[in-house]
Amino acid sequence: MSELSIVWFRRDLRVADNPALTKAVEMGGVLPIYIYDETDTDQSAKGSANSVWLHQSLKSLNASLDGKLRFFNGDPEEILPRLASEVSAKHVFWNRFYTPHRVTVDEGIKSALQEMGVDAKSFNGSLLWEPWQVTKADGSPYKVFTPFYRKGCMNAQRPRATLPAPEQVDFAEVELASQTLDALQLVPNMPWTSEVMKGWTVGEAGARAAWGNFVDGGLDGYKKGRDFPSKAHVSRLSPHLAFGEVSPHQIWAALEHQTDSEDVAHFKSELAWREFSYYLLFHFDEFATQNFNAKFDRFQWRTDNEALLKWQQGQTGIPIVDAGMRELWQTGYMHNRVRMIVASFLTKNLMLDWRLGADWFENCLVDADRANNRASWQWVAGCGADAAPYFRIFNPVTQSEKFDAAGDYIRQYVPEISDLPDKYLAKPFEAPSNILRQVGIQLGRDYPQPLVDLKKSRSRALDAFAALKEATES
DNA sequence: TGAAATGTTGGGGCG
DNA sequence: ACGCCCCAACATTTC
Repeated sequence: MSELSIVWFRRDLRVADNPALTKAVEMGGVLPIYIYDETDTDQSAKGSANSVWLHQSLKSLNASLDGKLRFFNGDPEEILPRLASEVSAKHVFWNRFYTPHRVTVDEGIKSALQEMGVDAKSFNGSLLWEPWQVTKADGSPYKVFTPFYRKGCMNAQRPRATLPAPEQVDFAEVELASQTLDALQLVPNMPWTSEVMKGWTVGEAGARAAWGNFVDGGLDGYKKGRDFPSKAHVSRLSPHLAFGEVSPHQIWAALEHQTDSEDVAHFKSELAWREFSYYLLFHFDEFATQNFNAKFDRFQWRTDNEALLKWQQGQTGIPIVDAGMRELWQTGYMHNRVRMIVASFLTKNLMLDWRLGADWFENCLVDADRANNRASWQWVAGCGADAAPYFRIFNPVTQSEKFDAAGDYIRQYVPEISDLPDKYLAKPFEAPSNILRQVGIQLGRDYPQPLVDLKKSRSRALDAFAALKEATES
């Protein structure tokens, strides 16, 4: 007689290369479930772009599971044991989620189930290397990316092989009260939610399509092309990866089938940065909310809600920054080069706390991923592991001239200044008045005056960070 | 996965 | 032919 297994889905919303699902299929009858816990912000912030994606991704997964996915709303710690007992499950399987809070809670759930005599097991569905398998010779965790990757990961056990989607799933027939997907209310009632999803195909098939696109058109030339926001040299896999519609193992395996090149190597190292982010969160409990470098605890971030709002709305008067922030709001995505520029602007030129930026990103990004987002913000702010030094301050104008020389990106998202000649597009505040008049643009009316003077705000930040350095060294 | 300031070099214009 | 200046181009250092 076949044994009933509950498969608890989280951020592994796929049927291929899903170790927990595969294991359950081997054991017999499968009851796939999803539990929405709105207090678990490690997974998704309520009402965010990210939760809109989650809704569609769950819909897609449910279709792959013949509509047999059951939905619940609440605390998994309470729901899982109750369910297991209600349906007399022999097994409960899930793929691990590596943020400290979840690791702790999930361990508790596992013990509780085992005490009930249920076989509870977790699997690795989302990291190429388990965080605890990669350590320095003395057993302590790496804090610098390059040795983490080159020595730690490369000398560790190779990433596991991928699993095919189960050919056939025998779904358990059980009487069980559950919710509908819509009842989870993942999609806030505002027009923005449908706008933001245009241009994306959510779900496992969408992930495959994005990968195919990238391999056909973007991977060749990735290393250099990835810096140019108007070029198609990025994969746009991030939301798919964030929700586990594709696993890093599947991508890694596909890359190994490509002819080795600097482009392939670089894309692999970007996947490794994702690993490093999860690794840091796993090993350093407070990484998501506290400065990794404790010296920064004494730093006096400015309080300026008006400036924060203008940054969020893409109304800073600095075109590349506004273009990025508007891309984020309109599409739920921002090109990586531009993420660094807007983050540098917020933390250095505006001197606002990196956590404010991280929060906004988590609200707006469809690909919001707790580990990647927090580690990257700390990196830019200078307080993170292997971080950019405090004096590394991006000049948004120089960055525009280097990476958006023709102005395509700025013109797409800041159309009100698109008539400006290339020379002044990235710095309308330096355009001579006759040129502004010619194109009919008045700063302060048609487009904002710059929120801060780039030169002055740069030196203000340098002074503040230098003072911090001095204060903590003595 | 910086930018700006400062230093160095070498070609060309010019007296 | 020579020294001088200018300045672009590149290299180094400093923040």
